[in-house]
Amino acid sequence: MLTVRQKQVLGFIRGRLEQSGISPSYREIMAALGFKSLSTVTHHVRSLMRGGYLVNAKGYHGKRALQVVPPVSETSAVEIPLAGLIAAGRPIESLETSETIAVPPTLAGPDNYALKVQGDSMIGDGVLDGDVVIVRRVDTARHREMVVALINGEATLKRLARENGRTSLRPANPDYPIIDIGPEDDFRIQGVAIGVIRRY
Amino acid sequence: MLTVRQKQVLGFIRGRLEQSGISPSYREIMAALGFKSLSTVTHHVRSLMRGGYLVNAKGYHGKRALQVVPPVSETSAVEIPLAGLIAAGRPIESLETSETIAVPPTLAGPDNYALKVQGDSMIGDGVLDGDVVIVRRVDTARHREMVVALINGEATLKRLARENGRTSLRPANPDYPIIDIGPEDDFRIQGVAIGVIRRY
DNA sequence: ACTTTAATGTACGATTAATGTTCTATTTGG
DNA sequence: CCAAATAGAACATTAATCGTACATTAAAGT
Repeated sequence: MLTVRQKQVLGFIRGRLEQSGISPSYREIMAALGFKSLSTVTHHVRSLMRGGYLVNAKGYHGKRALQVVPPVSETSAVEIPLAGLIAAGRPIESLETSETIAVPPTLAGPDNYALKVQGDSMIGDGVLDGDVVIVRRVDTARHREMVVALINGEATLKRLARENGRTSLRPANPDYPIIDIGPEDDFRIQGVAIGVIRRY
Repeated sequence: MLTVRQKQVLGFIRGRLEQSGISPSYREIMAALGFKSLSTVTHHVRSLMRGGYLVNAKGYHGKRALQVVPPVSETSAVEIPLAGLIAAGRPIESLETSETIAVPPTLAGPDNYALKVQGDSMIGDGVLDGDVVIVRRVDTARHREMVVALINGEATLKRLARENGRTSLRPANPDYPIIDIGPEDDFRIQGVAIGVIRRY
């Protein structure tokens, strides 16, 4: 990817931009990094531009107009991965790896991901077929929270119930059965639902 | 994109406005930044005006009337107004005027706004009390679309039904009545629901 | 209401300074 | 050796500057 020198140049430019908001001139870069020729700077800046790390906001001959292109991962902090489909009775079907979905900042977070719901097992709680649930990746949950759980290899979206020392998963649809968790079951919580987004 | 000098000039003007409320004269700017000619100030101010950062509140030849234009919606266009609360049987309760809510880009649009739902008249369609519905402001809708409608001054969120030449509003909750629209009713569609966002 | 005066913004042209670009040649490190 | 890195000088373009004369507005007198 980047050579050592390129990293230094990019780092210096980024620092200046963050500190003063003003892009350094080529001659300033030259002095800061101890070069003795402008073409050295030109060479590195051009390489960085070709690699997509820098752009000149004013185009050709634009002065003090270098802008650092934010890494793709930071492009928008309101994007979270769309991990796949979830439906009662099947493991989560993962989609193309790098798919993401934009969400309001209130639903964004480093440990959050989204799942598209198939089926109507939670229709009583207002989660319809085709809805997208926003899930925070945690491994514990409290009574009555809506969770994404993996039980004996099958993933489901249900409400967690803890009563009388017993744990069960309850759908919000009388057509589906309540799942009681026993000690012999392989049971893991993969996250809790923190939101729903629906498009008509 | 601003040049270094432009930033300085704009900064000085902004500072003076915030501090004393009255715009500095060109000669004051000249003195403050160490220029020896008015044309230098003229040049920079004109550039800033062309760039949309400054305006002269009194138009041409207006004196001490420079105004800094607030940065153009840096809060990105994914914010839409949160117009208020909607509940069956009451006009929309408007909130503080300038409140907004962030939504995914797919739900954003120049004619879109958000309403917070009170009540459970649409619970059968997965719209729960406290949900936020995203509405596109239009004045017509098709059969079975979920609409925000104003009937005789009362706002409701219902499904629109057009059958046999009759129009009615149908809740998704058997506890609520179907509203038939007659020719004597003052009926207006204020928008169609295009999405729902829920936070747990 | 009118004139006068001071303060202020505008116009045009020319010049200087700052900065990015190009070219060729040379050096350096694995 | 080869690719990356560097150097040096000349060149091109944009940003910034200056000086002066003129036009307009706001305030002060009368």
